[in-house]
Amino acid sequence: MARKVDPEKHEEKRLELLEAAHRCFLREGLRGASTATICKEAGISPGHLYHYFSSKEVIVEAMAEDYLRRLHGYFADQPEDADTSALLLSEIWTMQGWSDVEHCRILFELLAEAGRNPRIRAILQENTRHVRAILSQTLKAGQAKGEVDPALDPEQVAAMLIAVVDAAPMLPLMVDGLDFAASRDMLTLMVRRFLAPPAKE
Amino acid sequence: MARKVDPEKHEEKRLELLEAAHRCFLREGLRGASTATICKEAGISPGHLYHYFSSKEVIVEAMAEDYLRRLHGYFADQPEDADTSALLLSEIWTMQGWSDVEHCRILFELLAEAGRNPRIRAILQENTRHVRAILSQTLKAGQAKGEVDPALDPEQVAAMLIAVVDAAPMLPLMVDGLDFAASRDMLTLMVRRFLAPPAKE
Amino acid sequence: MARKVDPEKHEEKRLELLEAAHRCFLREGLRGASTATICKEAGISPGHLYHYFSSKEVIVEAMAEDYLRRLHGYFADQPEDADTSALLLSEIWTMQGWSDVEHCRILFELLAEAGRNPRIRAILQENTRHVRAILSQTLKAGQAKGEVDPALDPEQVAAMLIAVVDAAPMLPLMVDGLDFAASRDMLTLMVRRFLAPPAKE
Amino acid sequence: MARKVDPEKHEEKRLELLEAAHRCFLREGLRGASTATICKEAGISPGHLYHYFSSKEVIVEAMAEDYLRRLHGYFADQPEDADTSALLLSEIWTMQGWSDVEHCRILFELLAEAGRNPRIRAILQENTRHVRAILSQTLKAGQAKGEVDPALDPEQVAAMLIAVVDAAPMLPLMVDGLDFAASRDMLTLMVRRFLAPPAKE
DNA sequence: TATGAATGAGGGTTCATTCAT
DNA sequence: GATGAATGAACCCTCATTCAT
Repeated sequence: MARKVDPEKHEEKRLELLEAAHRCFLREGLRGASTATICKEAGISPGHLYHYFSSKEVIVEAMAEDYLRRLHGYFADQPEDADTSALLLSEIWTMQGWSDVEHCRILFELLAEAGRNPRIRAILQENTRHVRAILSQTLKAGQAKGEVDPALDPEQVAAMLIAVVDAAPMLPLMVDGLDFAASRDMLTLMVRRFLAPPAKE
Repeated sequence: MARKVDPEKHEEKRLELLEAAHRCFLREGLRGASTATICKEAGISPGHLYHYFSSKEVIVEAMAEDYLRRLHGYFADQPEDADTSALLLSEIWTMQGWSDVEHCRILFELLAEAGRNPRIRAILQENTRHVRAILSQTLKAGQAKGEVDPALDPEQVAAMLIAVVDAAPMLPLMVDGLDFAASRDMLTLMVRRFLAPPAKE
Repeated sequence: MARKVDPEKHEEKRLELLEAAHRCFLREGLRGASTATICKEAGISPGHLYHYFSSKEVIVEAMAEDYLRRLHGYFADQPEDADTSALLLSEIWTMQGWSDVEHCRILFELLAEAGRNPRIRAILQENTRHVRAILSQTLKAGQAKGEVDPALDPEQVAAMLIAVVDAAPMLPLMVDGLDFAASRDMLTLMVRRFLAPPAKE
Repeated sequence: MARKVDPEKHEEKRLELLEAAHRCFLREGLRGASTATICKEAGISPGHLYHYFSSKEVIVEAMAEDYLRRLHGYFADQPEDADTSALLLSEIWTMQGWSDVEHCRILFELLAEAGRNPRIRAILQENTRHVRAILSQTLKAGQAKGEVDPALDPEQVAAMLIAVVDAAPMLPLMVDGLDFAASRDMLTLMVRRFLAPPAKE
């Protein structure tokens, strides 16, 4: 009689709901999207949402964690022999066009929220910490290989690179009809020139 | 007895209200800040706001326009003899610390909103168009002076620089305790190396 | 220094305002029309309205009185030799088409309001009393001339005729494209047959 | 366990709400009655109204439809052998006194509204179309039986009779202390004389 | 006389959340 | 697990009215 809750199925549904939430938040904003909308998007009843999340706040936080985790998955497991700059920008090089960048716009929602919500800021910083560790590792390897100016502080450069990469979704919003490939190439050029060891005299 | 309509006072009050709105939006978000809160911040009664703005939407739009106009005022009227990179980053060089960057966080609200609100996107793009014109002018002058790689397309570089500069407010949110001066110097270094004409062999 | 208020001009402006109010009330309803709207229609400032009327309620009441007075002016001063039925329906016979009936729709507003507002009901009844007196006079004259069935109670018939006449503005609302002249003729026929003394056998 | 959606209960509650709304609208007017008042009258919370109706406008429209449908129910299913005039006025003959006529005052609200709101006018006209069909049927039968002047156009007479019947609720508003039975009898006499075939000479 | 800035109560509506089923 | 009825606080906005000028 006592039907055990299948924890796997529960977790699976949870992730499904977070993705639905992500779509709604993109479409209508963190505040603008109602729990009712999210439920409709996910195909469940309004009350049932609370079997998975105790409040809307929790949904936002879980969505942020889930999204950021997935996003920085791109930085891990890169081919050993790749060019350092390309490695550092792998998140962008995995995308094919502005439409791939689209869902990253949620970052602006999170950044805006992080400015006033300590829990979201903590989530953002925790995630950034991970990514910085990975990037600074890559930078150090680059320095060892002589591809990166040894005078640069890897920790600080890593932080700046994250900001620069996360700025990419601004471009299609600010300028209509921008060429994706050209923008990506220019960004890569900028990073390469920045990191390159100064020419010896 | 002198019955002036006094449209100057009206305009003055309008700007005052927009600044109050800006503070509220920073504190609670574009949706989170209620018209009542804005009125309290500005010291007027809830109904009176609608003497100056026909809806909350209009307040957001006017605030965006007003804020962006003020922000890109920094790019105009720069000393003729300054270094090109510093000129291009003048917006950041006018700031003294992260606390000065604080109010720029409103950009994330606007970027998030621009993703789903065509009117806000139009305002953002119109403003960007202005700034791009100024920056590309500076870049062309730099190319003429031999300070900027002539192979770079000024238009495209300008767009990217705006994104990079606007990414700055991300840093204190993502990493706690970052040094402002060091970050600014590193950003300047990156831009300088990017723009510099390749060394001749 | 003490400029005397010209009472005539004051009264004139008052009537002008009442007509503006009538137009607004027709367009938007007694509650739907705001004092601001009325002021705009009349071309005065919102505060100035209160020099003429102490409240919106008073405007409605004054408008009702003014309108009803004007409306039943049609019943007075009719040619002595006219047919009794035509005399009784003179209000309708002065109109040329449904567009002339249009402004009578305000009656429905007043009837609705009279159902719950004793002051409006009193105004309506006072006006009806006048009209009834006139109509019952006409009826008695008709009975004397042998044109009206002497068995009918003039007082009661008068009341019913007012209701029937006031029902006319319903027709264009209820049925689209009704012919005005035909409707008027039919109404006249009904009243004539009703009033006619029964044929002697 | 049996999870019925139970649309019947939903519909039942809807009708209950419409009746509560009707009472409120009578008491305070279409605009004057607030959704909060309606909710209180119906014994539900302010927000819950919107489970059943998407806006106050919809409530007014649904109430109008519901009310008019119920009202003209009186015209259907009349005894075959009844007098034609009584049949045509059956709506009034089902009522026992002015207090029964009371709730018909909502018609004035609707007529006022119909003058400026096309949706309400459409509802009114659709309802009138039904009633006219029924009445003109009755009239034709009356003509066949020789009880109704064959020279009269049934369609046009039907429209006028509706207006005359709907004018009845004006009487108690316009004249205090009117006798219900006497008024009803006089109205019936008027209709009978109107419809009667002219006496042959 | 005349203006329009200013008030604050209240209107329609939304929404996160709870709970009986 | 799953539903959707139900709540009540809060939101944006309107409006009759007042008052300094």
